[in-house]
Amino acid sequence: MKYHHGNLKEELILSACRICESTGHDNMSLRSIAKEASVSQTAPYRHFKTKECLLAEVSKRGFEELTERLRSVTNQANKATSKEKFLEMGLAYLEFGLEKRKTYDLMHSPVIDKVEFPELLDAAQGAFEELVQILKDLNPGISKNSLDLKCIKFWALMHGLVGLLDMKIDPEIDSNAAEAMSVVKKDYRSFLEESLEL
Amino acid sequence: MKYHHGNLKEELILSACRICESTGHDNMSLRSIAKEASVSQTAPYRHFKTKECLLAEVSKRGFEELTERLRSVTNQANKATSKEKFLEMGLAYLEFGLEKRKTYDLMHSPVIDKVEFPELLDAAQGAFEELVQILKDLNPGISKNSLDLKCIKFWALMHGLVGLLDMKIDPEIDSNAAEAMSVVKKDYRSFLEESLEL
DNA sequence: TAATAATGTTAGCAGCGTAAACATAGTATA
DNA sequence: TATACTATGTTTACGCTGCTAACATTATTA
Repeated sequence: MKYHHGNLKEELILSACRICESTGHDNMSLRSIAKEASVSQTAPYRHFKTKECLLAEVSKRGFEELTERLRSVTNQANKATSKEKFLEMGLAYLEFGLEKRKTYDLMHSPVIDKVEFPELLDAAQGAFEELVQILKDLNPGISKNSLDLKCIKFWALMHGLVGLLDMKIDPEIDSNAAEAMSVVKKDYRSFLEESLEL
Repeated sequence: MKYHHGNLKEELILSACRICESTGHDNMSLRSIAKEASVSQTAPYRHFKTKECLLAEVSKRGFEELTERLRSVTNQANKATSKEKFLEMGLAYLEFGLEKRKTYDLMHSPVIDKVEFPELLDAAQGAFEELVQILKDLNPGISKNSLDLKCIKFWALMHGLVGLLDMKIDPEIDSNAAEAMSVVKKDYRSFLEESLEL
């Protein structure tokens, strides 16, 4: 075991990503991350000024993965119509949000002030840009203003849905809500189709 | 100063509500709450089993205030149409989310597992029920299923919007998004009208 | 080769949530 | 009314946390 790790920064980020997704960022300590990377408690401070900086990096990776997923929809074979791609994009967003729920929470948590991390903001906007492109294709000649509004509507709806779909509702307590959720979950394809006015 | 406070539980909740809204629940310590109530650090444990229990109470108060705001829309003079009330409800939701942003964050934070706090779940559903009523009036004879889906769509859109509207976007960095947001902010009445298909 | 910079460790601080032991006040019962 | 009991407060202390300072080791560069 050598004194200098060689690639500690990257390994710390990966450890943090793993721990974040398994325990949630609330229960994640810098010390536990260091331990997972088999390194002393304060070693991370050679690579990250504060814990928040490391969390920002984890958040950034999250947005990058989301962007990648959306981009792979964009780059589907041409047989798919723009409309179809738009719908698939909604599904991809939901899948990411539900599969990587704890990371998704971090990405939208107020503990990280995005203004302080321009690179994080860039990553978040990267995902947004994928959406803008599809919507542009779907609505040729649309005004920039209308386009922006359509994007916001989509984004807001998706973000809200992730939160609602993940709510663990006890059917004993609220059969109404539980029923509605299971309908959406089972067939969110048609739900999206209607809600996004496709 | 007497040894027994008399009304400490309520005062702790109110202190917690204040501190939460001013500093955010992440930076809120049980000790600071106790201090604000001029009481020893561990006094809260006579009234709340854990810190989470106190936070759950703060969250519950938040949902109760939201419900109240929505209900006051429901109870507006009859001259207002259901459609108008529905729109006003959307505005009321947004206003609450933006005015009490930090409390709103706590209400939707995963740090409190709602399943463990039935009363909190009740409070959250109370707000939901206000919405269901308005939508029922708006769409007489609608099937329960369709009604549920409409509710979810509204809720998701509103929740997503609060998050987006509160994002502090630097116009220097992303003029597109900043512009779109300012349009929505300035005139979210018409934005809602369109997005909710009124 | 020697100085310097980069990257690791150890020790220690203050703040946190929480449990245990103790103190005081209010309430119920004899 | 005296006494036991319960409710509600304080003090003390433990282990965990983020973080700083001082020191050790390795890599780089003049």
